[in-house]
Amino acid sequence: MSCGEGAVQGMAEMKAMPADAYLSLAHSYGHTLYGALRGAEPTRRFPGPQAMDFPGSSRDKSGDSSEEQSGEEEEEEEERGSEGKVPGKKPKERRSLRLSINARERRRMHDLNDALDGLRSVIPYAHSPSVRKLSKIATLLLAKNYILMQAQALEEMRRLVAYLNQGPPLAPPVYPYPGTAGPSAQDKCPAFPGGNSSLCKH
DNA sequence: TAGGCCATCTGGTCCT
DNA sequence: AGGACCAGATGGCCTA
Repeated sequence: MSCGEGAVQGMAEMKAMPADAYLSLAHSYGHTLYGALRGAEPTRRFPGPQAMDFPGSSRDKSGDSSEEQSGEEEEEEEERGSEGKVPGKKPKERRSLRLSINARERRRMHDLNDALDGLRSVIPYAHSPSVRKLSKIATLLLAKNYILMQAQALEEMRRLVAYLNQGPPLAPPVYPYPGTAGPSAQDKCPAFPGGNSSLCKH
């Protein structure tokens, strides 16, 4: 699948990044982010529980609706001896077992997506109705680098406090973000306080 | 039209 | 046995 390749490549690139490269996503995942920040959030099909509970949902058109599978297919399935994991069960029992497994899995994935939404909500990027939400992989990579950036900022703050308390012996703090002269330079883009305005093209 | 992203289904594996 | 987790497969939608 080509779907994962980009992610893997992105991951590899992210690993090689310095800790202050939170915003270097603009390079590794730039096109994704740019696309995300430019385009409006499309109305993604999200059948919700009715995908399983109500066979008429949009998802069912793809033909993979478990509920709509005809009795014929069930019989064929039985003849083929598929789903051999539960050989002692009648086709209908197997079917209903499968459906409940599918529903659980669907619920699990929805929970995962809810968690990702929660993560998105605390990552500083453009939260506006006209901005498409971050992809899953971009969310994770951005979150990781945001954490690293915050840790670095915290460390720098500690150094600053120590410097102010103890005087000259310590070297003056260095701002961790290349190209920024300090807090005053960080207001270029409110969505990305790191100062890299390349992600602020919205 | 190709590629990216996604939701869903499915079978396998591990754990309780 | 049943549930959770995972990865592969599939097909739909959207954008460049």
